[in-house]
Formats: sequence, C-alpha cells, structure tokens
Amino acid sequence: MPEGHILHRLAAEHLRAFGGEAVAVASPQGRFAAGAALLDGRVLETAEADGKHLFLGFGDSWLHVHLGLYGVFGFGVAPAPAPVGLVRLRLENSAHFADLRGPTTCEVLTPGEKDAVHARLGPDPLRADADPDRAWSRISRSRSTVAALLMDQKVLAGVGNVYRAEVLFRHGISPHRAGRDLTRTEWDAIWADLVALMREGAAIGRIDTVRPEHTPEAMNRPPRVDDHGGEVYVYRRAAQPCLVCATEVRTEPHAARNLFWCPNCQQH
DNA sequence: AGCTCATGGCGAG
DNA sequence: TCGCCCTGAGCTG
Repeated sequence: MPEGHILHRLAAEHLRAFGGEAVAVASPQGRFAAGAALLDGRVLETAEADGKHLFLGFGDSWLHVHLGLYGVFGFGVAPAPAPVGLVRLRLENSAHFADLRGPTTCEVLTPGEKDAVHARLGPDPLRADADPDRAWSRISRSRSTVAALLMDQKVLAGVGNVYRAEVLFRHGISPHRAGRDLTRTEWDAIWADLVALMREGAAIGRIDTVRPEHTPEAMNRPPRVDDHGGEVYVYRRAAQPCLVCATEVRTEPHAARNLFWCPNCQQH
C-alpha cells in the first residue's frame, strides 16, 4: 500500500528498530539469499527514502527495496517466529524483527548504483533537498496530461494514484489538462500542497486530504470505511456524490491506472 | 475454490 | 499501449 509517505515512515522505523547495531539479515524464501549473505551481521548506519524507494545503508553497501503494488513490511518484537509464507527478507536483532514480502525490488547496491536510482527520479516533496523547479521545467513543456505527469516518477517522486487524484481535486484542476497549460501559480500551489499533505501522511501513516469543513463530523455524513486510507474527496469514490457539490464522481482508465475526479469541481 | 482487483513499474513492440 | 511480475483481500459461488 505504498505511496511515498509510507516509504519515509519505513525508513524511520528501520532506523528506530535496527539503527546503530549489527543486524541479522536472511532470506527465508531464498530469493534474496545471496544479497542477505552480503549484509548479514553488518551494522545498519543510515536509512532514507526517495520517492517510493527505500535505502538502508550498511557501510558501503545499500539495501534497495521497492514495494511495488503488493510489497509489505511487517515489524514485530523479538524473538521472531518461524517465517510464515514467502518472506523475501528478514531483519532481526535482539529486540526486533522485520519481514518483507512481495517486493518488486530487493537488492544490494553500490553507492554509485544508488546514486543512479536518485538520478532518474524527480523531486520528492518529502525530501529536504527536493527542487520543485526540476518538475516544473518538465511539466510546463509537456503535452501529456497533468494526471500522467504527476504519476511519472521521473517528473515527481513519491506521488501515487491517491495523492494524484486528491491534489488535483483540491486545486480544481481537470486531470485531462495538458501539463504545459498549467500556470506557474497553479504548480506552486500543487507542490506546496503535496509537501503539506505528504508530511501529514508520513506522520500519521494514512492519506487524509479532506478539509475540516468537509469532514464526516462537519457534514453529518458517515465516515468513509475502507482498507487503504483516510478521508478523501474522489479516490475510489466513483459514482458517489462529490463531498463539495454532490455531482457524481467519475472514473476512467488513464495510462493503465484508474483516474477519479469530479466533473463539476474540476472542469478545466 | 476461484475470480477480480489493488496506493507500482518494467520491457517489448 | 499491452503484458507481465509480485501478494493478499474481498467478493462470488
């Protein structure tokens, strides 16, 4: 269930659980056996995220994890139980363990290889070193839709389908608008909003985008219940009434992902 | 038990 | 643009 905010949380969580000491690294499933052997017993010194990529630093070796659509980390208190199911990676020390299942990527990188991953990513709203002008220079020259651009990790790192849908709704922008038709003022507002929304998401571990005046309490409506997040305006709310204008939320496949928007609040 | 779908991304064509 | 990879949850029957 990973957009960028989750990866930044995971970096902090790994540092809390394993930082500064030797970690037992294993691959109960076997698919990461060679990589695990390289890292086993070494000290976890740093952990960081860039977009949806997680990097754990063991000296000059970096463990690089990308969860993809299905990957998940599970943390627990030692002693770790016998692995259940397909555990690609297990980290363990005297106090904690973490199991990784189903990642798209789990590999050991050199510092140069790690730099190459950073180099192909756009700015991440959750990183202090992010330069939003890099994203703007691509968006403002592109004929692609703003919806496609926001999901393109080379343009912007860490934004996924939920933040994309929600930030466009909050700014009243049609997902079908071309990037080059966005104004600088609109982009600045979108970036600032992503920084704020994703920081909050990283802090609380879920995606809440609904403003106070539209919360269930404020509108006397039942809270949204599902498995992936908090209160949102349009994401996965197809055919339900818009929380602001009551128009039916629309959905449509767009570049292999489902797009959600309010045709009234996001006309242009 | 089997099907469908999912907050992602890659490579082939 | 499509097929494919990875796994689990929530339907249907």
